[in-house]
Amino acid sequence: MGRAPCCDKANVKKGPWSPEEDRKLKDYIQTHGTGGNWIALPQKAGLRRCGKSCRLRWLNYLRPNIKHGEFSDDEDKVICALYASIGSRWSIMATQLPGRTDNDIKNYWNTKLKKKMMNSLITLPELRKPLQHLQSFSSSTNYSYPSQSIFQNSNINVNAPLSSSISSSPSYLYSTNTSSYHDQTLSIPSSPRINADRQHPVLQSQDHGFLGLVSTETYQQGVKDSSTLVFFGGDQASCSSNSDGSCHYEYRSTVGVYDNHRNNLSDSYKEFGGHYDKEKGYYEDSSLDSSLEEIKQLISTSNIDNNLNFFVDETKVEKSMYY
DNA sequence: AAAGGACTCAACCGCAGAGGC
DNA sequence: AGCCTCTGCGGTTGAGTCCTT
Repeated sequence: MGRAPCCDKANVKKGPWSPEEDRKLKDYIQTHGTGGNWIALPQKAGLRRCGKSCRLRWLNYLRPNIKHGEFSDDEDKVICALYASIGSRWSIMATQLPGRTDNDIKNYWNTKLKKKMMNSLITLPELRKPLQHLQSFSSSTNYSYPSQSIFQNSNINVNAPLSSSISSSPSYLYSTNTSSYHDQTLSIPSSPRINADRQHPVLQSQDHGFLGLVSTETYQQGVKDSSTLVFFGGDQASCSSNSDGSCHYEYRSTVGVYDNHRNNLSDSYKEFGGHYDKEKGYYEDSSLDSSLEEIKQLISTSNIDNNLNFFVDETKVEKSMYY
């Protein structure tokens, strides 16, 4: 036997709310309050609606001080920072954005902000291609979420308990659990020569690429500046197959450092790129902005730990082909 | 101008947790 | 302790609108 329905579904109206229904609900709540019982409210208010529907309509649309319309750049930053830290905890985000509802934020993220982020953060192509790899990787690997660490120097207040695993809802960003790993060495993937078999904190996006952030388990270990996130990414790569069966694979990627103190993402971008060839393996393209050395320099001169250790697992690099 | 694809966002659904009995 | 009800949450849906061809 299933769960008892919350209301008599045969007798409740569904779908968009009419102005008349809005008026009834608003009038009732402003006069009587919710009474702590949403289930009983629609009947008292003279509405043929489910209590949950009334609650949602009130919270997301009718209650005072709801902010509609465009999100500001500041709001974008808060959402991105929170998403990086806590994932899809929309209700917590809503507490940090006065006038915004969890539903608003969720819709905004899913329809606009995520794409905006994805367009500015580019990805390592070889991490994009073996999708199944990463899906299984992300679902089988536990991470420690940072709690308040990356926000301790900001105005953002995140007090909610955090999940210790990412088993069900993929995040697009990962941040360092900095407080736990002081004075250890942070290892990050330094070049595109990274096999997807390697475990690292890169999660899959639905359609375009990945954002990779240095994370807590594999690359863990310590960032002295507790508010800095490191990421790497890549733009759309291209591949062409040769008649001999080899493939020519071009990539163009970035490494960046997000300075949470300054909310600064773009200053630290460096682009690098190159080719993959079955015979030659990966090799760098000197015409692009940055060499690997420059990227290392970029990160080492940022305000994160100077002891960053670039980790390239050469033993696994050449094992996989992506096309 | 029309068709169809893409996008937006309000609303719904089911689940988990809290709290009462 | 176990069951039940209610609330709150996050994922998903689909109607309406916008955009492109």
